[in-house]
Amino acid sequence: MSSEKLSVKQARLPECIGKTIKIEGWVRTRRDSKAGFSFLEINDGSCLSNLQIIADANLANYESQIKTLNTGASVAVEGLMKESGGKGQATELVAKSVVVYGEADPETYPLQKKRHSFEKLREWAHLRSRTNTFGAVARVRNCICNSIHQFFQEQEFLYVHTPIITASDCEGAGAMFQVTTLDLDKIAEKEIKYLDFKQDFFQRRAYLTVSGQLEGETYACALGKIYTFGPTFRAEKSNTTRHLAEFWMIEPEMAFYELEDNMDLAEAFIKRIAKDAITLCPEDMQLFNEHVEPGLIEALQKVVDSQFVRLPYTEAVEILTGCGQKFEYEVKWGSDLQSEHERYLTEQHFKSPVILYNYPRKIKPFYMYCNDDEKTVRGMDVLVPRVGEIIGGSQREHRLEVLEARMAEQGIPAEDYWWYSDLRRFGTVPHAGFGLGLERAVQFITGMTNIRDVIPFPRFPGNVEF
RNA sequence: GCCCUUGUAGCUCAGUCGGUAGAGCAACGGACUGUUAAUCCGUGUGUCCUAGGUUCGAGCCCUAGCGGGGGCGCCA
Repeated sequence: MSSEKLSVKQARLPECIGKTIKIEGWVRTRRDSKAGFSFLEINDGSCLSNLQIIADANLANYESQIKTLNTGASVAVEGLMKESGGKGQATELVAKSVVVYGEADPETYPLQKKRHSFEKLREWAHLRSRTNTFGAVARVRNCICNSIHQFFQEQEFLYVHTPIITASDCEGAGAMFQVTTLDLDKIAEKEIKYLDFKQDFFQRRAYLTVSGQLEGETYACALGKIYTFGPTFRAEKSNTTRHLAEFWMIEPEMAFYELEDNMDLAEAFIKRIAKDAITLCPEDMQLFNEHVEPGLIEALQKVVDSQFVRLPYTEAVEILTGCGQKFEYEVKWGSDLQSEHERYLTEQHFKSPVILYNYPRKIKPFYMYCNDDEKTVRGMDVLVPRVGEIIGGSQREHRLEVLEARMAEQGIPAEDYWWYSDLRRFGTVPHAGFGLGLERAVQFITGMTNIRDVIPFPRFPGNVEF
């Protein structure tokens, strides 16, 4: 009598044969047979594949509605699941009723039954989730997020929510968006030259966070192992395939961890994400493997099975200066490596993920632990082929006097970080952590080349539509 | 911010030497078919990004602007 409501994913399984079911979704394509019925392919996002519907001409609304269903129309179909009479699918649904929720006029509906370029689909960000590739990206992104939580939860990390609005304005992570409730129109009208932030909401300047690390450290230095997972904002006018103004970042922070432990964790973490995507999203990953990045799955499997190369910065410089490769930028000890250098190391020299560590202290932020050589700090970057830097982290400086000296060295006002220094003042412990850009991880796993295509609604300079 | 590249039909693109715009796909109509990016036949489609300029004449050449894409820097 009453039919069981199933997803397309469930209905495609042979064990559904014989059941009376209901599915709801969107028409991907319709093929008419003059023998007196139509094939409808329905997708509901539960998986990449569609469910084939047999809609017989004797259905009440066959001529009036079903025969004019087009790509994008929404329907509910009830009927009997049968073994498919055709090739390409195990099951099909023989409709007893087809209810049309909404039509999609083919003259005005932008999506067609054909391939669209990613560039074009960015103009229709509200509809691109209805395409095969963006559906697959969404499912794999979800899988990655789930893996991240599982990975940390299994190891007794606490999920901590660090603030999105912050007052720290020089964490060394770049330009920030200012948060204010001041009436900018009124200020412009009055031509006020100097703003009194005492009048602002927080009675001082406030910003959107560029990192939850400093706050994360306070919880790690009480609860042991924690991680954050939230939105992050950078106001740099970056115009590349791997930068966003708003992105999601995962930042684990661990008390009693040193650099080596940090590297071990980062390596296991990347491997876990890759392994889960391959095993839990085989159909979606196959799409990327065939249509987006040939050889992707094999390459990821190699990453899972490999041991990451761990290379001190100084040795990296030696390799780069001695390799005979011509670079646009000169490599010399003491300056930051350019992305062309990083890519050479991970893509050509080692052909494997590489963890670079022990960077010159002059080019790294004040909070990184200073080595005894007085020249380097215990920072690390994980580089992967195609994407470049996917993780940046360090062992933190936990010696108060060294930290204060570093702040002074870099011209950072220690008084603004009084609470951060307190962690070193009271019961200080060695600790370490890193940040992983979620979207870069999604790029790495899916092979999608533009970061704007792995987040539902990308924010970048000049773009906040949708 | 810098550099390169691109803008022509709903989509992807062609357009020669500067001479007044075309193909495939989609859509629509028909035929055919347990089909599956179905197939076959037929039909329609334009602010050639915008504004100037050169020219008898500009999709094409020049200038400026706007939009898209890519590279670099900043980083995750």
